[in-house]
Amino acid sequence: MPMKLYNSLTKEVSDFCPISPPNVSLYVCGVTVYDYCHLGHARAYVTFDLLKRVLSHHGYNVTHIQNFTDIDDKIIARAIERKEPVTQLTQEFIDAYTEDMEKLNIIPANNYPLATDHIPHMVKLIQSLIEKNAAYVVDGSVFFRINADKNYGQLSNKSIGDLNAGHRIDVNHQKESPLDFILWKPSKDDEPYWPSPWGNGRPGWHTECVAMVESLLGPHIDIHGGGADLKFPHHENELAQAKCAYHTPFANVWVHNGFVTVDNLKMSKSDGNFFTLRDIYNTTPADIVRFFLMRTHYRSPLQYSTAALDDAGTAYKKLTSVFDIVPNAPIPDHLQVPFNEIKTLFWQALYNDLNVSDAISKLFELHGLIHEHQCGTNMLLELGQSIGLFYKQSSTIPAHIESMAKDRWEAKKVKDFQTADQLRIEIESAGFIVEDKPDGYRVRTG
RNA sequence: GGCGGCAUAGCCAAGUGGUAAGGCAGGGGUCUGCAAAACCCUUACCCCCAGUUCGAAUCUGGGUGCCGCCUCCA
Repeated sequence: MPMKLYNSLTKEVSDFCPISPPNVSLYVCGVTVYDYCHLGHARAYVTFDLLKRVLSHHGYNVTHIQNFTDIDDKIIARAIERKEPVTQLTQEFIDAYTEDMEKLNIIPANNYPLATDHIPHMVKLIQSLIEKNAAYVVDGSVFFRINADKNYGQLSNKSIGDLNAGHRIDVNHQKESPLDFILWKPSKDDEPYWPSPWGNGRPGWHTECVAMVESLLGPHIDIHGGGADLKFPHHENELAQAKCAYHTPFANVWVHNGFVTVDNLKMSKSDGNFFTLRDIYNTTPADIVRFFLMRTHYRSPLQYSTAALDDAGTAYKKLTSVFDIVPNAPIPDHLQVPFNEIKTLFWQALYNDLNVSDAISKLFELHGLIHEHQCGTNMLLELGQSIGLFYKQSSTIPAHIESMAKDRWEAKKVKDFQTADQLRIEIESAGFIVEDKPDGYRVRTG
């Protein structure tokens, strides 16, 4: 069964055919490192992690590159505000990103290139665009001439006329067209800069991904991804540059994930309605956060609220509780058919444009079968882990709590219920829950 | 103003032509010293109005409502 993916460029779901199977090149736009990641970032990277896992299961050999934008206006502003060097700031947030995403069980990319490590590539790209008459120089700035790409707007489905009719386009008299975008920006005093044929300056944002894709994966890749907010202008501008510079389609498939919303509005830094992963991790285990982010189809909006997160947590715990309750027995021959059918449907759902909601419903059906027949927990574990779930190490229970739980069990055994209840209350007031099982007990975090 | 998307039970959410997956909450049971957890059972005229079709949540047209992009943004 072929893998099907929605392609933002063609606006339809189609069979995924790699350029040179079984290899798949995947480039995902990373974060600008000047602050902590919020849930919206997490959703994007969980989505592409899922895509990568499903492609791998399908038999593809995925090479995944994801950049860090480590130079731009906001970074410079934040570094000045914090009175620290730009590189110190960016390293801090690269480390924070790595830590935050690791907790979500995201498989690291093959390479995380830094924009600042690829300035010569970008300069070369810009030179090439100038030579091809797709860019022009004005007083140390270089602009991309969008008219050089006669299909400009094809990705975001915008026509140049419509864009010109908008009210929100920045007026800059240096530009031939208000839609032209900056490739090289001259540096002001005190700003970091790199030398170039047009003077000291720094690259424009839309250029780095093109240069890094070309240098690390080649000028024509299988999949280019990112959040839906990157479609325009970022990805549109990348596409235009790549087409003009390399005369290739650049990326065969463009994959964009939907937003996380709060009170029905997009979560974003500028609106201030964001929740950082770090804050959420304080109240919710990371594996539940991952489950919450994966439950909804990647292209639909995902409404965040503490209630929604709790809902996901309850559902997830129901799924994982089976590992504590049902013995790990192999599936007998006469039950292979129903179990395998669920497994097949699970993968079919994922191959169908990552229909993870459908796939997870199969996990719950499997859960039901496991309880009914008291076997097959390994299949649930295998399927869940293949999409990055069920990875949490057993939660750490402090030794004194463990000891109290053990004492309670001893008290229970001699029917000293008063002591047992007293210990349970103490354990609960410490934020843990002790639960009896047919053959013993377990302690978990509250 | 331009372009695009979405509308399925109290809530979340699949399904894209053959009469509605799954989860949460609610109700009812089972188990249990207590408590918790868990398990089983149970809950839908698919926003409205036309149309196409033997048949539509699913296709077409028209409404209504919500959201997104057009500016940095995952």
